[in-house]
Amino acid sequence: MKRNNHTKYAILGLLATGFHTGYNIKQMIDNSLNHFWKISYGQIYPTLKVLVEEGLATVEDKAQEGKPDKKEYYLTSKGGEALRRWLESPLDDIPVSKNEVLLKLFFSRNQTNTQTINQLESYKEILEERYAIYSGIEESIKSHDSMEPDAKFWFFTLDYGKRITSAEIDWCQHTIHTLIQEED
Amino acid sequence: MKRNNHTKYAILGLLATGFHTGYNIKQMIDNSLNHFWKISYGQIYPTLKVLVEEGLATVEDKAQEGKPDKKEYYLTSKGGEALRRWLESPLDDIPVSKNEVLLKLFFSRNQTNTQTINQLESYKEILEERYAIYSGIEESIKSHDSMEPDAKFWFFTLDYGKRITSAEIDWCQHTIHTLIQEED
DNA sequence: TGCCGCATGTAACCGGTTACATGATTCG
DNA sequence: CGAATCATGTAACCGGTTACATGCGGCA
Repeated sequence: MKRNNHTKYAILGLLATGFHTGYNIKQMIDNSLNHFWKISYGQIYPTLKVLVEEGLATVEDKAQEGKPDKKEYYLTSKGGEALRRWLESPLDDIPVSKNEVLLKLFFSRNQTNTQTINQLESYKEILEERYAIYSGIEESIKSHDSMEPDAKFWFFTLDYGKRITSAEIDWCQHTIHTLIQEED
Repeated sequence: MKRNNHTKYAILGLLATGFHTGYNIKQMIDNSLNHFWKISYGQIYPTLKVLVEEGLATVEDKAQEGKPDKKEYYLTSKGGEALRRWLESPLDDIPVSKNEVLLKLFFSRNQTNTQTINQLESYKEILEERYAIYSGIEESIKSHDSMEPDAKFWFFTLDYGKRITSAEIDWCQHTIHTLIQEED
């Protein structure tokens, strides 16, 4: 087991939460972990295979009527332990999140203020859309999954997304304002 | 040229800012772009080579006294144009920044509240250190590079770092508080 | 003598995405 | 009939890191 293999634990966690097929796991990540994690089939299926090989999960073939067959994966007790050990383990060094907007801004002496302002405006739009999406997910969990014992933690992560996005929007606004004032 | 090759433009931008060797570029990134970009020698040297091959930069061998020889790279006008074209170009889809803390929090039903609180406390410490570092860099630019025409933009990126980090700290505090209240 | 700073470079590896292949069923 | 949803899987590729190699000069 490598230090960095968070993706493996994301899958372990989703198995524990009650998602048992590769397809389901992918859906859940796209819908609910989308703001801080993503994953492709190219990793899910091979990882599930490895999980079984390592004894952290089991597979069952399930035939379905009206739908293609599927494979259901279930955590073993060893898998549950592995998940809990990872949860307890101290945080890795947090990787730098590369930010294209900041990179461009850093070099913006090489373009006009108007161009820089336009970039920031379009970034602000993206952020506002994102904020609306988080609010939407929040509402949908409130109305559909409020009984879900995990829901509490899902809200914490959404709150994070909303707070950070909102701080980014404020920064955009402030920076645009500063640049406009200079143009006079 | 690929769509995603921001790293190439980071180097182009630093050549324009006045850093002319691979070693210098690495230093600058480690000191000043560290909060939103990083890069290893394993990419810098090969990329500089490619830049020359594409006619975006030129090389000169420079012998030095008391120091090893070095290679100085300079932007060509074609390189300057490429940089400006990239600056103007619309933002790519912003990649999801994977967040180990949120991933663990998302699955925290599988551990005790106390353990979750501890994780958040240690994350908060990391964030507070980070905030102090940003403030430090800001002060050092104020006292050493305030005449630098790029400085204005450097401050914008640092302001971003401080605002987002501060929002993260607030979120930590709030989430910890919520979890503590539940324990009663 | 050994370490640090300066300076350049590469091969192996790794995590992850993309593009593709396959195929069933349902619905308009 | 075609599109969408369900469902599984892989090979090629790509951006990036890590570990290593090399070597000079100054300093403790």
